[in-house]
Amino acid sequence: MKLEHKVYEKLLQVPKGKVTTYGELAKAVGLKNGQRAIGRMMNKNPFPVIVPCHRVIMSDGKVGGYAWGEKVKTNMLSREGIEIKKGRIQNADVIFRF
DNA sequence: TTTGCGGCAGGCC
DNA sequence: CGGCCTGCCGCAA
Repeated sequence: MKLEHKVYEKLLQVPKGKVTTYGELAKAVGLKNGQRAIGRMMNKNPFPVIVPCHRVIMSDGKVGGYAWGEKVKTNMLSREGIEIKKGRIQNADVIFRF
């Protein structure tokens, strides 16, 4: 099982309306400081529609980047009921922890 | 608040 | 086969 696949599975555990962070995801698969690696995996995500890579944000609450554009990412999150202001998550209680 | 450097899997050379 | 480069971050200064 490749690491990236483990990451995708973890990501699938995140329920609609919730999000997680690159750091949490990294630890969840056994990496301590692999946040950037996680981001790269998401960017090269072979299943962009199956894997909700838009539900992953930065630890400081900012939405972060997105292969299809941050605007798209922000819209999708809004559609799921997540409040975003200036690319920043408003209520931290929507953050899902493993 | 902004800037810079660290750490990591994958893919390319 | 080994090493270099990239990329949706994180955190300390």
